[in-house]
Amino acid sequence: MSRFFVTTPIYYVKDAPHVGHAYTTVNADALARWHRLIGDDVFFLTGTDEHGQKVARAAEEQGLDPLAWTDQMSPRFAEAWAGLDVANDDFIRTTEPRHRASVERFLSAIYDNGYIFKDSYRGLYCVGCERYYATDELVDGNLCPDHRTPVEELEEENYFFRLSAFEDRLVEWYAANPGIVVPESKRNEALSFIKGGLKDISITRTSIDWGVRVPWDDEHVFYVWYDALINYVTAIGYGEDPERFDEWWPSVHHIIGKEIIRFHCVWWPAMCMAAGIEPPAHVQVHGWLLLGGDKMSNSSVNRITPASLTEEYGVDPVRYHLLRDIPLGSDGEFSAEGISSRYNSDLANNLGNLLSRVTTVVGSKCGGVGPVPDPSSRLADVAGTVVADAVAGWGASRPDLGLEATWRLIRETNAELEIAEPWKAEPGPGVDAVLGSALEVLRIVAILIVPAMPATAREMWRRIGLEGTPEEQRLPEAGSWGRYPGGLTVEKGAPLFPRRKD
RNA sequence: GGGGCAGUAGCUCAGUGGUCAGAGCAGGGGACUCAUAAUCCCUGGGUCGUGGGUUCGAUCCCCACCUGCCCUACCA
Repeated sequence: MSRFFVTTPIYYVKDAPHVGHAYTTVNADALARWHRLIGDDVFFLTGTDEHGQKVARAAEEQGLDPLAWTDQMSPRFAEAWAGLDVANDDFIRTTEPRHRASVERFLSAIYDNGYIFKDSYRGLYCVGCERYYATDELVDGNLCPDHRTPVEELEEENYFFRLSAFEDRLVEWYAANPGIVVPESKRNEALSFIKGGLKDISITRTSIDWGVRVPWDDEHVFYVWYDALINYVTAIGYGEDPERFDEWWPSVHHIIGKEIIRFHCVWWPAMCMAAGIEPPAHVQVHGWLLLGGDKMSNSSVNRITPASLTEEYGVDPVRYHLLRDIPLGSDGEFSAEGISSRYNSDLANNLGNLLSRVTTVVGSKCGGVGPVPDPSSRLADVAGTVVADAVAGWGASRPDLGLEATWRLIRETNAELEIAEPWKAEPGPGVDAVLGSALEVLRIVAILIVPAMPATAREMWRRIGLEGTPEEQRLPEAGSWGRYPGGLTVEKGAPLFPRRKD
């Protein structure tokens, strides 16, 4: 059995969960579900990033201490993911004792290995950005270009990470492992950044105290990014449970957005090397949701909440659109028109309608009892190809390709029914063969859509009379033709996806 | 200012150094009626962002430019 450890970035609690977060998380969830389906041992991690000055100040404004404030904010993410049927195995918060302990161990290891040193820096600091600016970067004399708020002059003695020492090692690592960062264009971006020269970076602050205190110098607190990245190893028992850690590390699959490539593809591998562990094996970079269409052109990603989408379209249709229409690795269009059109064509007309017509005709021609599939059906060959293509697509972390393949089988089955016209024929072996094969397609499709639309998959499974759940099936064996047993009671239910009028 | 990504049929996207550049959706025509006015069949001639160059020949190779976006920017 192989292992599949998949992570999302941990989301900053100060933000409200939005469709961009949902995109990353749903992809991670779908990949986790796919790997469970092929029998892998899966660990799916997400969580919240809760330190830093922005959080401390927000808490202060509410008259709360930071932890009390984040205790209120963090669950919004957990609730958002539950609302999208996301089944993460763990939800880590950087304020948890396990994580603080892990950060201390991890950074102490780097310190002990000689890659952290002390130096001082004086400059103009923006609290919102938690970074310093050069004077010519400022707007109107002393305003942060991002926040349009005044910067503050600060002088700090900070600890620095000797990132520059890892330039060669990182280049070698990239050369030796062509597949670590996907897609290739993003890998090249990371690599060229490294080759452009790496500078040592400040990793602590003295001006704030909401964070993990530096174990060897309690005047200092670790910079929020440095603390956050370590969550990935905390959750699998770094320094706490070596056996468990070795089982899951380094073969992790980090799923990240393209804006944080530098942190995950440069800093993080170097930090791992410095701490004496292997760098992460896979970083899957995704693009952005481009908001198009009339209804969304006036919105920004961070104003579209997952709850508003699922309320309007349903959980599975939202998942389907995110997975089907925005290929992992490139930017893609997200719009009301897009999701609506996808809903009607793929879900209502193709999938939902296929289930309806098959269950209806089984009711009228077979007395509501599903017959066995025809081993020599043309659909058997189609299904074989489709399962293979779906396995390849999902295996390449491309849900869109896996789903596209699956829908070829649905379309072919609708076409096959037109040819056979079982609703016209007299009940008998001929009709049974056609309908049994159609039911067999529905069984296979139910399995193939588990990662994208788990609830829909379960409902289809139930309606065609199968015991258990589609999640329990194991590909590729369960995808082979002829496993629908026949003799099962088939239920004609309400439309799975009623057509939308918009 | 530097680095990178993208610009292909109405829409969303595939794609290859060379016979007619593809799919899905939308649109048009036909068939059918089991089904959610669903399905099935036929129908796509689009300067492949602009201008050059390499080549016998480029949408795909190179250069410049335009447009959109991401990262980065006289040490955080």
